[in-house]
Amino acid sequence: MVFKKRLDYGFNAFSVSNVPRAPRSIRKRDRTKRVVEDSRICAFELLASLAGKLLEEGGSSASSDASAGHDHVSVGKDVKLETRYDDKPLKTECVEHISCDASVVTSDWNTENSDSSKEPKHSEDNAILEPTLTKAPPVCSEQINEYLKYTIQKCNVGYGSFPGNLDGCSPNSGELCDGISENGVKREVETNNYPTMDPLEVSMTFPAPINSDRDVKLPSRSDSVLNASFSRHRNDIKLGSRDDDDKFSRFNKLSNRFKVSRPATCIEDRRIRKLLTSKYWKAAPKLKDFEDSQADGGIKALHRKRKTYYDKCQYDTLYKRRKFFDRSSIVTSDGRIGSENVSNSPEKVTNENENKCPSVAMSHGACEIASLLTGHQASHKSDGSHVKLSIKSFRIPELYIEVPETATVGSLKRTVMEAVTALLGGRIRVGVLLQGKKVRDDSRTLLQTGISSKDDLDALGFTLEPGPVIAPPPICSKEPPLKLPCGSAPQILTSSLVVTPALDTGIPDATPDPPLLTNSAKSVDSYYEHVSSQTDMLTDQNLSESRALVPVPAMNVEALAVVPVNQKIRKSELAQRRTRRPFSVSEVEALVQAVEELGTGRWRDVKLRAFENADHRTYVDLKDKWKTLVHTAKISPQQRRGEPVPQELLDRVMAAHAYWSQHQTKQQGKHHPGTLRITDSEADRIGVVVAIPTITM
DNA sequence: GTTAGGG
DNA sequence: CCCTAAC
Repeated sequence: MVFKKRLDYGFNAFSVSNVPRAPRSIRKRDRTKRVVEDSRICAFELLASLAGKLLEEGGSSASSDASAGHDHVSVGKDVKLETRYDDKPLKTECVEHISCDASVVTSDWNTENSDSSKEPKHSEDNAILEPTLTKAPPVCSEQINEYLKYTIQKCNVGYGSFPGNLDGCSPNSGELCDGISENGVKREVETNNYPTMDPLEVSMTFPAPINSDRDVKLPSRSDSVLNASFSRHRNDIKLGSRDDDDKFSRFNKLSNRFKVSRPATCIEDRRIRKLLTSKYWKAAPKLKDFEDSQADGGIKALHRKRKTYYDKCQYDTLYKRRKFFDRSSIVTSDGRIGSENVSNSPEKVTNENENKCPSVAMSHGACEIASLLTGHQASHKSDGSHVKLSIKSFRIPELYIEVPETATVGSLKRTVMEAVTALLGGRIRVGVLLQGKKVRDDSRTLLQTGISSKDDLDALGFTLEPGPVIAPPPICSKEPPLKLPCGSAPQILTSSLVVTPALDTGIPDATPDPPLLTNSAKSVDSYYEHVSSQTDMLTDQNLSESRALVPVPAMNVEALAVVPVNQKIRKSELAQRRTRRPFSVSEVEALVQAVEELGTGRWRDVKLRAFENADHRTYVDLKDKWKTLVHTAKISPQQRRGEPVPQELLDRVMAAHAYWSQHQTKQQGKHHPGTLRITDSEADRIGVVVAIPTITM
């Protein structure tokens, strides 16, 4: 049972569009993969069975089958991953904890506590639902922890083949406790003392880690991240199996390597193809590829200076995200999730709480998040009639990650980071689930909504959803950056997205290894990039020209801050995309004139002749413009967009196109402008080899 | 570095 | 506009 829950909680909430997916073939191969897919459904059962086995076995984690029927995960590999990732302990943990916690918690509850009410939903949802928040489970016994661990492992295996770290899991148990009681929360906080934790992280961490006991090892951040993602994602993420280089490379290319396992297979495939296509992959198939890919994925920065790919990725990501969300929402309703933990003190909830969200100035969504955070604080401090919530985790969409065994830990970290980043990259908003149903009316008070300190907050869950496009505030460059000191965390956190923190923790850690990115400093950059990328996206969508102006949601910013490293690369690359500068009629005329004279195979000459002073018009641009002009001339005026091009020019375009199509560009000498005429060109076509001279008249 | 095309 | 393959 427990296990299942875990799965559910996994970050389903995020729909990371980016979840990279390994090629299907690969997936099949990897047991983890298999597990993931199949196991989702059965995950709970499997988990339960596994848990039972584990209990019986006592500790060997190794081969528990995550999915009874489906797959079994080979713990070994997964484990390996975990260990590898361990590099960074603390932060990752947070993430992991979160993810793990959530699931774990739930499971725990269910099983031990037998809270059918809360858990059931999860279990069904299992995999996916977004249990954004885990409730605080009442029990946090060591046993549970063990269970959790097992489950986690199993889950991981099954699902993503993640190796979930036991630790991470264990934390969960702690989380459960936390979630359950305020004390628990406190604990988390205390436990969270991890050195690095950012406020956000801390908040995230809450749930899990702490515990006791667990001491355990803090999984390296990266690990945690991975685990978290895995667990959350239902295991979409597949770590470890490294299959073919090619495949890897593909993944990388996928841009994101992340895939949302469910939803977007098709899309993902496409992406993957593209990614795969990229040179990079070809060049460095294996580990290198992987890394590169990550880099690429992040942005392809390395290879492509431009962000094109990056953008695409993001778009994809967004797209995917949306899908996830959609799903998740659905799921939610069904199963629900909830994971929020609520430790609620019995007080009444009122709008006030919402209002409290202090600082949230951002978007509405942001506010919600903040409130959540505040909830934590509140729980600690407690207020009279406030609903105290402790959010252990947010669900995020599944992240599907495949990494070759030969991949380096650093690459894995990067990959995870990218996935997370991708998720965060988009605008995120928090969704509130009550009894598995989305609470859409933001104006209602908590009491009105049925959320009161007296009530069972178990039914309350939070999800991260793709936010509507909000008018983003102008990018503030560096402000957001980031990371808050642990102590201050709460307040700061409030302002920042909850999710982010978790991500941050995970990400940064993950990234470090890779040479590509470095640290915090970069984080800022990455942040920027991120923003820019987003902006680009926005611009593209909106057709706005200037990127610089592109606003970025505060949330994003924060999130970005969190995600630093990979992003950086992206940004640089992304940022590069040139702003769109539609050709003016005069430019079109100059182009037409030049082409009439020079033909269509001498773009450099065209450039020199007609656009020598237009630095922003490259010969490639001119070639492309000609291409579009020809197309425009062929379509009906109704189908044309943008500034209308005089028909006269279009006629000339057609004439020149026809003419030059019949003649090799070579010969042309110079034509006097205007000399070329349709009739002439047509006449030429007929077969007569008309030399330029003829045209010239 | 250019061209030519696909995306 | 971007990205690539071919030259």
